[in-house]
Amino acid sequence: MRRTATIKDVAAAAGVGIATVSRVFSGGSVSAATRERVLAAAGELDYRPSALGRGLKLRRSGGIGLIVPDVTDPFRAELVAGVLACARSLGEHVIVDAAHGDPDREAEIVERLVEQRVDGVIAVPAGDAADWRAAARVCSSVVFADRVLPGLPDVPAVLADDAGGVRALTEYLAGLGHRRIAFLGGAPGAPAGVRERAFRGALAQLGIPLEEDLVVAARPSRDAAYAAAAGLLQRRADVTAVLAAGHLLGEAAVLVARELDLRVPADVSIAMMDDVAWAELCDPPLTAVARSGHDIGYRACELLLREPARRGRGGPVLLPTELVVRGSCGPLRPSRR
Amino acid sequence: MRRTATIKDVAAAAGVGIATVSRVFSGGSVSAATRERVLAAAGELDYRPSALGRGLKLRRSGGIGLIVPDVTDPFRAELVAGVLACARSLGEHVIVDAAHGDPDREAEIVERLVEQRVDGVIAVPAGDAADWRAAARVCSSVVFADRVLPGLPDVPAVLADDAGGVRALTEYLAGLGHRRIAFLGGAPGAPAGVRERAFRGALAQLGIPLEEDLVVAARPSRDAAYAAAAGLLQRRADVTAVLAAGHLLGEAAVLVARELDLRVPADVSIAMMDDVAWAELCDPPLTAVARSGHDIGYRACELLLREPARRGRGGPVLLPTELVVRGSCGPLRPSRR
DNA sequence: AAACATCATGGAATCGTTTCCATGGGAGCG
DNA sequence: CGCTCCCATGGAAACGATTCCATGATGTTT
Repeated sequence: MRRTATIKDVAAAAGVGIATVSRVFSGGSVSAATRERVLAAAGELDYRPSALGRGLKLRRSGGIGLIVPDVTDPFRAELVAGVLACARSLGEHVIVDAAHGDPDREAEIVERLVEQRVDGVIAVPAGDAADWRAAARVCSSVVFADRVLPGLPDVPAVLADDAGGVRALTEYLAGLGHRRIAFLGGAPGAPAGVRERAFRGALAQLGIPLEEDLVVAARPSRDAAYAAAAGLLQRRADVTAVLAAGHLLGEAAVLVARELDLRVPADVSIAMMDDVAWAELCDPPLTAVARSGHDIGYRACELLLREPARRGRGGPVLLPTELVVRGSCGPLRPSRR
Repeated sequence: MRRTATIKDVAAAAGVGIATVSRVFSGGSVSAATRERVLAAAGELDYRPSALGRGLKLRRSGGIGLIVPDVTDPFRAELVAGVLACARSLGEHVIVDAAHGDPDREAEIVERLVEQRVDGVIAVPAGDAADWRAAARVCSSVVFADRVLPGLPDVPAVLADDAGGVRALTEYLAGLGHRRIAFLGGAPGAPAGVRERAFRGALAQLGIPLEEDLVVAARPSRDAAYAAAAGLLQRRADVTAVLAAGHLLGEAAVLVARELDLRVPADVSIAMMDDVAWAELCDPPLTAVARSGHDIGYRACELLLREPARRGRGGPVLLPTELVVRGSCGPLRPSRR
């Protein structure tokens, strides 16, 4: 088989100039008869315009980059799906890569995306603010999703209202009578700090004294989460409710409770951030705060491609969260463990 | 800020020809001193070679396309992760898109990837064999993953040994004494037929008569799965074990059993294909057949980029599955529902 | 010392598009 | 009938890289 046909081949086959063929495919004004002939020739030759040639000339590739920590995380997968949906509707393709929480790898991915001359980058940033500062300088445009970096206030971002979600959850647990509520949270220094701060704030507002050793941190891995949960529930048998700051932590709490033969919610109430699919399958089903990964991704992509002007104005876009009450939280019981 | 620097700018800044700069960046032979000067100039100008220019000249983009039905499906997400891991190690980027089971959308995505001049395509094909036949003709190279299309035997593919998994599961259930085993399967005509055939084959080999109305089909959606499971368990109260052909169907079986107040495994044993994360969180944890989405993706990518010669030789690559026994299946009890 | 092999280097063509500009023809208008 | 205006069309110059080929300068061998 011959090499793939080019615009020149089509022009020759249709007996027209290449400029005319180009016009046919990129929407210039061409007489109906000519257009017909060109399309026929193109069909005959199986011609597809080369995005490389076009991209070179136009100095943009018509694609965007998407960097997430991990595509297998259900919430991040939803976010990816949201970006894909929006990008597709705007005719752009998406180059996806996973940084696995490693700032170096993240920087390398950005480097690659810049070489690809993507029209923009959406990222759930992992690490280094300095790297991103450099990236933002060289890269056309960046939008953060689901997470921001402390040092970079002016990068546009789309976030869920995590603080609101944590607050709602805390108030809900307090409303059930719980006082010794544990917070199973993200890594100490990390941006997850938003949730922890919200928890502390909510308790303060409710007039519930905070016991420091009921706030435990874990790196975002199954093992670390399990260890943190196990440590907490063994150390403090008097805890009556656990608020997990993410679905990995919620999972850990459920498993540890089961391991320790604690009944949920009779012995301990469990609730978590992130309403992932298994929350409903759990026994009992888990109360959780839902935030739409799909919406975050979609909105971030819109912000990037559709509203370049509005980007970054007025701080990050905040998307609502919703408390989904299921069976894993119960009222405080007088007689306990 | 000026427009992004090109190779010409760097050449001028370093006082060398553009050919030399090109050699520095794509590994030609350059004297140490000159290389130094060029790199310095490049650093000064924040120069990144343009993949568009290079791609145009080299007639390949250095990227591959990946088409899956849905990135939010945990198994498919793993597959995506596998492809990303392999592609990264080979220095290629990955354009991901989701076809949502729609052959038209799939064809459109392929079209786009061809325009992007990707070096190859990995697909979990949804539909139309004819479309893929056309695609395979025009597209450099295609590898199917996790699924094949009946009409296209010579497209290279990487699959899990689903048949083996189903067989193992069937034998396991039969070994526990079950005779009225239901098969909750994929759409009637669809490629999921592999699993159903394996189920029928295993029963036959075990000498267990098959009752046709214990084999039910459902489209791959939560609602359809739930409806199918509910229909089955209500219609046939004498079923003692359910083999779900996928995690959505397993999920449905669990929910329906709970809804009908059936104890698992005392009243009914449940097992499924796909060892997704929640299988372990379920109460009781679900027995399942594990297959590694990551491996399938990784292997497919290797096949595509690394072993163009071996592609398609000797039929599809089959990856092993593993029966993970948990608590959701028990021995047949004499007195039942 | 002369001839030759080796090597770093630059020039120029090329990859497949888009788009500016010039050209020519037809239609509309005075 | 002649002028203008418009529209379809083709030529040619970018866009940013790679790479063949020629050239001049080294270093090596007899």
